[in-house]
Amino acid sequence: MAGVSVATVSRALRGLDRVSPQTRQRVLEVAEELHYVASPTATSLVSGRTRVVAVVAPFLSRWYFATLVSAIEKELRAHDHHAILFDLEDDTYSSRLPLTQNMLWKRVDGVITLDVAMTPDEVALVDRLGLPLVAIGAPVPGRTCVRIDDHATMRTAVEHLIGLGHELIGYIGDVPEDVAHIRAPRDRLDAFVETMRAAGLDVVEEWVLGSDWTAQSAATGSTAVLSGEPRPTAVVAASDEMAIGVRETARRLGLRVPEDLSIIGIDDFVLSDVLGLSTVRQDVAAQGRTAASLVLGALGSGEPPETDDVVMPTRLVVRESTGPAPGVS
Amino acid sequence: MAGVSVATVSRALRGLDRVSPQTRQRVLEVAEELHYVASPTATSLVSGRTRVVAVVAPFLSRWYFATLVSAIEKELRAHDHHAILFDLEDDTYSSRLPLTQNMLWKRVDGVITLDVAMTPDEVALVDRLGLPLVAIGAPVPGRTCVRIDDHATMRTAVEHLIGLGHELIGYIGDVPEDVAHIRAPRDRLDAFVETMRAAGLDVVEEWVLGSDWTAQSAATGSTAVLSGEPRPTAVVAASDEMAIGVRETARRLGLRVPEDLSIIGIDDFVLSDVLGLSTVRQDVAAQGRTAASLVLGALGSGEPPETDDVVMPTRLVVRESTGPAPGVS
DNA sequence: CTGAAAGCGCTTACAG
DNA sequence: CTGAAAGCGCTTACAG
Repeated sequence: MAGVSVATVSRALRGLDRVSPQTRQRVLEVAEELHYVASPTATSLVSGRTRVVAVVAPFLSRWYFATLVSAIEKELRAHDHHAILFDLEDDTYSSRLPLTQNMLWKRVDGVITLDVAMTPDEVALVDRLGLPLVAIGAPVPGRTCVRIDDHATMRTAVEHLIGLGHELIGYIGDVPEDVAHIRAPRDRLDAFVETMRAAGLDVVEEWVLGSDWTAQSAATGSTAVLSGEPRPTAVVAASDEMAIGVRETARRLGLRVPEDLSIIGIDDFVLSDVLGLSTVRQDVAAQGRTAASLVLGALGSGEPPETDDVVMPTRLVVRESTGPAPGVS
Repeated sequence: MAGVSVATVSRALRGLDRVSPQTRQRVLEVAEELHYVASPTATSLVSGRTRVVAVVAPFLSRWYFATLVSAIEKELRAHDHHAILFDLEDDTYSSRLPLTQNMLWKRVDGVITLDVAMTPDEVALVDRLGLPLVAIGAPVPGRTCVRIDDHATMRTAVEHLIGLGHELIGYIGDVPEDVAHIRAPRDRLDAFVETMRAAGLDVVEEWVLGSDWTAQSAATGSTAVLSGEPRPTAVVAASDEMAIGVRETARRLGLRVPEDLSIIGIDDFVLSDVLGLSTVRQDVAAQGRTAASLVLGALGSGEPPETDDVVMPTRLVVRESTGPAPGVS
């Protein structure tokens, strides 16, 4: 319609040089009029690039993951890429769906994993396909990981309580061995234990509680300990959502927070601020953006992302749920 | 490698007939060995189908949207389709990014909108591209919408409070005119007003509060009303997240829930159960699945989805945040 | 039952 | 500066 060849149209539309201004102008006008947009599938077939990045997560509906996905999608789109989603949630909490070749092959240019512990087979698959991969949260062997320092973060939380005079401190967020695919909260539990010991405090085994990391399970799981005698004067939860569950149990049992029980979590969940929950804040969206730029960088340069982990800072946010231990002024 | 033509490979792998069992067997084995998977971009180019559905949302990180996305992704993947995400969130709450042709053209086979009020231009675009579209929440003119009956849902909530003897009832969840793109919560507010009037109760204008539908804004926004005199004995929130904000403000002001103040929301948000919040429950995941099957059905049949709305049921869930009005036994 | 050829809609050397 | 031709990796009639 513009009276030129398809090759010229291609060059004009993509802004390559070696096209006369008049021709370009004409092509642009006709394209506009016809609502012409080049077919991305045809473009992909010749370029070998899809401009799509796979975002792989064990859950999608939980706050942490949804926040990551949102941040990643925006960063990608700002650079003319798209996010395709893979929710690996399975019927049972202790297993997840595998990542397969036909999710990735010729479908995406790169992969971002959200706190998923990849199996060796999966890592081999991604390697074989030559896809750049950046992990968030749970590291993937040999790949760059954007994460927080779980150990230091937990230490900050525990030391805050110790600084307030607490000596009887419970913990919630232990996870059974078999759910290794979700996250390795070992670091957090280890840090709890170490920090307690370093301060000369006992870790009471019955006060270290398991949970599937939901508020619900934390509420149920903490009932026995909080209604027992003796009971902890403070609880540290490995996530804010669990902290909220514990806080609710405390309320039900008639324990005042923080007078009778101090509670601190990790994350700075959406509701933590309104609820006045003390926490150690991590910037989840920033982790998503960083991971997205790293894969974008790898796609641009052809080099895999630098292999060093990117460790993002966390910081203590003291709100109303923590206070001096009973008897300490 | 299997000693046959590419045409035969194509037929064998896709399970078409007119291939001898031996040949098929051989092709399958070699494919397995080579980790061969057909390139989806090449397949798309000839079929004109991408097996990808666009999921368009005004936010991604909020619970309602994340839950929908998760459900949609699973339903799509169960039928060998994929979800590509478009988060239309803009810098300001009262605007959003537009849907453009290059998000959709030859990139997706269908569209699911999550509570986005499409502009006429956007509807025209989707029409021009011939894409089946199913809306969730906010309807799109002329297209099937999966939703709840906002009016009846709100009526259920208000009548629950009235049944408990409440007469002084506040409302939170009004939205300024200019944020029309997010949701039309008009129905809910209208239903509130109508139900109150039908029961012969006054709607106190100062008790109808605006909010951006976050817990935070509800907590802040309800402070004045709850500390005023007279004050409502019950508040109905257009969403559970706002109800949680109100509940927190009540707690801070020393009002007991439900003795001094009853609170009910709508949704049955993840935390509502743990927090003991009365609500009118909607099944968000089911709406996502339904919308996904509708577009899948349209893609399979070539027919656009039936144009009647699918109205999903909601039901009252009474928990601890609502009780008899003060002075009523 | 199987293969050769055309074509899906682009981009990229290669000529001119 | 512009066009004709080849090719990306498949699928689909059409022969045989």
